[in-house]
Amino acid sequence: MATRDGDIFPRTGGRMGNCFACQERARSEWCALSDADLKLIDDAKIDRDYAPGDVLYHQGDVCKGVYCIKSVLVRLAQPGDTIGYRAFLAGEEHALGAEVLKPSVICFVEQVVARKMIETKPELGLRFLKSISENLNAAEDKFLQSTSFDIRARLAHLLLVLKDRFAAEEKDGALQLELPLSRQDMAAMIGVRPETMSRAIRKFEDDGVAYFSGRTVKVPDISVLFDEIDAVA
Amino acid sequence: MATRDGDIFPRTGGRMGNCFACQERARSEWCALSDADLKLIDDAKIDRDYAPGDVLYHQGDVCKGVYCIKSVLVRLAQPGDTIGYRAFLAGEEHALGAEVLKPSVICFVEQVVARKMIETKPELGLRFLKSISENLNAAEDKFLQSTSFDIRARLAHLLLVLKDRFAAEEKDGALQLELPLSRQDMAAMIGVRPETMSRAIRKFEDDGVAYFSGRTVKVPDISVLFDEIDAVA
DNA sequence: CGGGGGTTTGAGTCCGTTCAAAATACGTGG
DNA sequence: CCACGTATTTTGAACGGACTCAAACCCCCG
Repeated sequence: MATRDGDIFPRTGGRMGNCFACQERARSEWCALSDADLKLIDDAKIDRDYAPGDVLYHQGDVCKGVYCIKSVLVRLAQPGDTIGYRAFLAGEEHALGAEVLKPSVICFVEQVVARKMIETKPELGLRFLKSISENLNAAEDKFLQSTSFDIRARLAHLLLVLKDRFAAEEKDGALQLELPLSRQDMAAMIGVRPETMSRAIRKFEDDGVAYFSGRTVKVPDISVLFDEIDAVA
Repeated sequence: MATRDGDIFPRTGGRMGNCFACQERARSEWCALSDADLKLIDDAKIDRDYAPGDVLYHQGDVCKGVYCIKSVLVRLAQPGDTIGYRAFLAGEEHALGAEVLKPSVICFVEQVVARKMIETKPELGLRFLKSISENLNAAEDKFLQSTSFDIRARLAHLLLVLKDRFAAEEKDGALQLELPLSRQDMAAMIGVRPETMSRAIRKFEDDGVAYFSGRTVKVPDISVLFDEIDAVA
């Protein structure tokens, strides 16, 4: 159940297709490549359909290359993301496993090809540098939060983060989210036990902050979420 | 007191000197550069002496370039490290401030030069990619620890990490560290209050795990530190 | 209709925090 | 070199929040 993203490289392809037609390419680091270079990746990549629960790689696995995600998400990964690249770059084993949460098409780019490409295309490396920088900032933020924010604030923050990707609806202050996450996934994301998450949700509902029903969340007034965070900070 | 490393770029120079003579260059990402490229950095860099407590940049500062450290350490940074590069790469403000803990010589490499260099030298980008990957792994590990390890285990882990850099002495199982950190710095590193750190240290001494005197730490048997971690995990 | 995982709820415990005060270390100026 | 003032560290007592353990509930699927 260790559904964690590791590191990766993006891809393209329309319906088990090619990188040129890939809807997600614009969002991915690979958009830095020229048509000629993209062709190399396109030829070398291996794409496959995945179902929820499928495992991309396990913790401790030797890193064989990087993955690019299309039409779905792995943990916090979204279409266009490349995962598995940390172990790839550091030349280490995967520190964490990656598991599929929703039906997805995921492309695999093998070590040698990926390395060659990144070594010869500075722009590609820069893209990864940028996105990994952002990940690092997020990770440090997460640590700071875990020590200085209480559960309410962390949950409020989580909802605000998830909003950007999963806001099913949004008008004036109100908000509706359609999450791909189970309760225990959410619990793991802010570093608490499932029971604790359950209780926190209960309190939010009692206080009218947010209402959870299955995997949809309704937030009457988004500004209240900010208040929850400010109340602690 | 927000002594946190941000991001940077390395430098060289013997005594306010040049990058070619820099003792730390081999340890830094910049070792990837050719002599010609290094000359460019050497000409463009600005080096300065810093005293403990000096501030390199504050949280929220606009990122103007990157720093390379010589002969000292900033937070967890050590000679040869480059800090400030995260904000630099992401094109954002510094998320955290950086403050000097020990007398240091630190070189500043300005935005334009650093960017040009990293854009044209894939090898340099790869070095940064690698080190930032390691930082990211460490950051995620830190978060995991904060949620699943108790204080004893976290402190034991911290000592093991610090050992690599600050082991003043080491023979058979025994260990002696000379740390550049105050108690509250250590407390901040594992995400607890100073009082809690103080108590944890006390317990370690009562149990004969480690003895703290000022900033030197004696560990009679290093394997006991591993046991402390295993006991929880 | 019977699993089985996920979620909720409850009671009790423990760990780290908070608040407050004393003790120690440190730096500065005399 | 000592004295003073300040910052850091230590200690104590009490509180609180999250965890643990355990049981009940729910929902989805077969």
